[in-house]
Amino acid sequence: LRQSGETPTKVPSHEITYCRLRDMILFGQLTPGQAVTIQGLAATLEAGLTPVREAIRRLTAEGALALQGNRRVMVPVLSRSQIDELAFARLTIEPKIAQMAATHITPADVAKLTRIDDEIDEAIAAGDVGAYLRGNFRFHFALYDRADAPILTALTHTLWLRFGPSLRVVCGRFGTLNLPDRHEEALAALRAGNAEALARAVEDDIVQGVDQIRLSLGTAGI
Amino acid sequence: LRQSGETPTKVPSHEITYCRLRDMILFGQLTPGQAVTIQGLAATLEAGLTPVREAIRRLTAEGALALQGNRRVMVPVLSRSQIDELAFARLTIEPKIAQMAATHITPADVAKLTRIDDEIDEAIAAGDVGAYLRGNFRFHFALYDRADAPILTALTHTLWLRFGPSLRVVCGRFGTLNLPDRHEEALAALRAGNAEALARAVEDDIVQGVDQIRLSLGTAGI
DNA sequence: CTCCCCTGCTTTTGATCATATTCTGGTCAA
DNA sequence: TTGACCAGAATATGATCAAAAGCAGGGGAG
Repeated sequence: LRQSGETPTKVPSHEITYCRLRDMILFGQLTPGQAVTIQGLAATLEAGLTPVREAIRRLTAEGALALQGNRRVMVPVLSRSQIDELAFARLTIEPKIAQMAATHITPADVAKLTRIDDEIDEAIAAGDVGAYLRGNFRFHFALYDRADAPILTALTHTLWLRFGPSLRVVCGRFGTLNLPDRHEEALAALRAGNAEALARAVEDDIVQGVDQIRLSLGTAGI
Repeated sequence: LRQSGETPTKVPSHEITYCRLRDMILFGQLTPGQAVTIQGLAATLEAGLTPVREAIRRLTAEGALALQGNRRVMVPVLSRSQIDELAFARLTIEPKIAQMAATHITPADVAKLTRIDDEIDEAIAAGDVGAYLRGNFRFHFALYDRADAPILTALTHTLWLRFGPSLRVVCGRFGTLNLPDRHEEALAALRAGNAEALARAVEDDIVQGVDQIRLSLGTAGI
């Protein structure tokens, strides 16, 4: 039932719930191995059980959550070999998308990306891990969206969803101060219209992120 | 409510519904562009509305279904560029998985794959398109499962889900008789323990499948 | 006079919720 | 230690509300 004062919601509740839960996984406080309950999320996100259930099914299909046999749901823990899988997939797909995007990019896009990069720098300076992760995400997908490659972009989305919680843990552990800003070379390549250089810049960015996780990971999963 | 005579189902209804709907998309009669309704599926699959809804959310997240803005659901229609995206993703990921699987494969696995390949040959001879697609799916994923690469395998799963309906249309249009059996060289590479040759065989198989769709597709989507 | 578009109603379908039922896991006592 | 019991959580259903699509009838233009 909708209260009379509420906004006439156009976007369905399960969609809102999905976005909020996804952001919790990507940038928020959900850590690998953490269990979530439908009723707990319904209380936290102020949604009904059905929308929460649907959001969980979507995120499970995307690999952001995992069912543990008995009908519990948790944020997956990445093993060493799974990190390698993710690294391989990201390194083969994302440079390709960036290359495709390079041909369609406009000066307005470059300006927008530059603005996002400035916000990232601010977040790093302020030591705000959440803002850094959010900006990093926006930077990459603002770029990828210009490739007009919905399928590859959706694939990349699921890769980030799998990667997010572990990256969050690593950044939260080591802080943002020693994070190099790898987006400058990408912006330079964009301004020069050099698709090859852009692909290499994205590749470097991924390698750096993956290495950071690999280093901070012992032999056990994160 | 469960009738007393029914089997004490251990696997939840939404899982069963998901599998059945997925098979309908991969091998069944759901064609690209076809609309599906929750209530219609609930009637067809003899399930409640909630399990059907959850299955739809999962398959939507996997790209096997798509929301058309107004809250209807349909099987997506692939554009030319989307087919290219799928081809790129499959060609970069699947040979890699096959290569990884090659190192773990056992003689028992080879025997199993040989048996599946025999069934595929029977399906081709009988002109049974559904059985051919089902066997082809089983062959590839029985192989990929040996790679112990759950993430890459899940990614490939979504790629097949996106590809399935179009492939089904093409095979249904042209029949199975002129389908070459590209699995023999894969089996030979497996018996020889040659990972490189296996990757090439898988690559050839994908190229052949994609080309078939590209040919049978004019300039419009399927 | 015929055809088309627009408007209103009817019907179908999706979204959400309350509730009943089943299952899991832990606890307590023998 | 082992068994039954219990609290909590997930599953599944049907009901209810809202929105979109389909349909029909009337008015206007040619």
